[in-house]
Amino acid sequence: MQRNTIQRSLTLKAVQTLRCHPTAEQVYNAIKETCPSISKGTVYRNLNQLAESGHIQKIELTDGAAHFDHRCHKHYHVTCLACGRVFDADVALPDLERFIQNSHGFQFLGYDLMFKGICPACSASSQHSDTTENPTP
Amino acid sequence: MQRNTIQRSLTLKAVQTLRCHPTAEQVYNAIKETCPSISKGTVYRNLNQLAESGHIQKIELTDGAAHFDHRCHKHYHVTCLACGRVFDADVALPDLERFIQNSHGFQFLGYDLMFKGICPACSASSQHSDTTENPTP
DNA sequence: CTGTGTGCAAAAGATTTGCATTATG
DNA sequence: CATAATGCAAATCTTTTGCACACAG
Repeated sequence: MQRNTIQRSLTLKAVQTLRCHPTAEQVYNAIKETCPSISKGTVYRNLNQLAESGHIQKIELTDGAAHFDHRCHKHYHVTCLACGRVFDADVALPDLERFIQNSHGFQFLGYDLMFKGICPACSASSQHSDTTENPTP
Repeated sequence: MQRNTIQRSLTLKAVQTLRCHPTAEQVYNAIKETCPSISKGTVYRNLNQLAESGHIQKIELTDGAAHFDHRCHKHYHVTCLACGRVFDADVALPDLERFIQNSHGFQFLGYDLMFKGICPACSASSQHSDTTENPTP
């Protein structure tokens, strides 16, 4: 059975209050400020478990680290090719799953969609940015 | 200037003849059979360079290793959540880029789309498969 | 010849895991 | 008090990189 630990609720709260689609590393650093004894392994375990249970959403990009999102309703993301940050893409899209129903004997369960581009901040500076802030695109 | 080396053409040929969206590891193993002296670093360098020059396509939206595809026309993929293999998803989709033009000051350059599900082989066996074959879904 | 590409091994980065210990229910 | 979760460190997995040498143009 699943237990409520301080570490788990801190992990969830960190993803919810950091509004920037943080990586595990960023979540870890945020929690360390109030709970310096937390370990990175615990953060990873809790992030995965929270994603599994549907409390948060895991955004995987193979290229670099995974990001985590506290918004669980259906929406899409866009990543900046310059700074690597992930933003919400506020667009209405057709339901792609209906395009692939019943084809090839494959049991379809969903899809990942990630738009790519250059965020306003990077466009303005025309150079790579390593900041961890989250300006609105 | 770019040079034609045996290793580079072997890398391209391996992606083209392995019809299974191989990972770098699989490409490396395939080449080693005819060219045992090739190194993994060279395979990675060549795969990235071939993807950069548009000869092959790098597929990154999976957890785990990147896959490479010799088909360069616009099409989509589906990955099996059980065995991790990547297949072509033969579907016609609306052009998603038109949904996101000019929003938020973000300069959109494209998108990655990956369907997820369970392939016929894994559905049949109801268990994890580690094979590197590529049965038609 | 010039400098790009290779092979090797080490390094880097993200994530997982084994294990003894802690603390939740 | 049973056992899920933690902290720590080591291990794993994928990919990149530094460097001396080889070879394509």
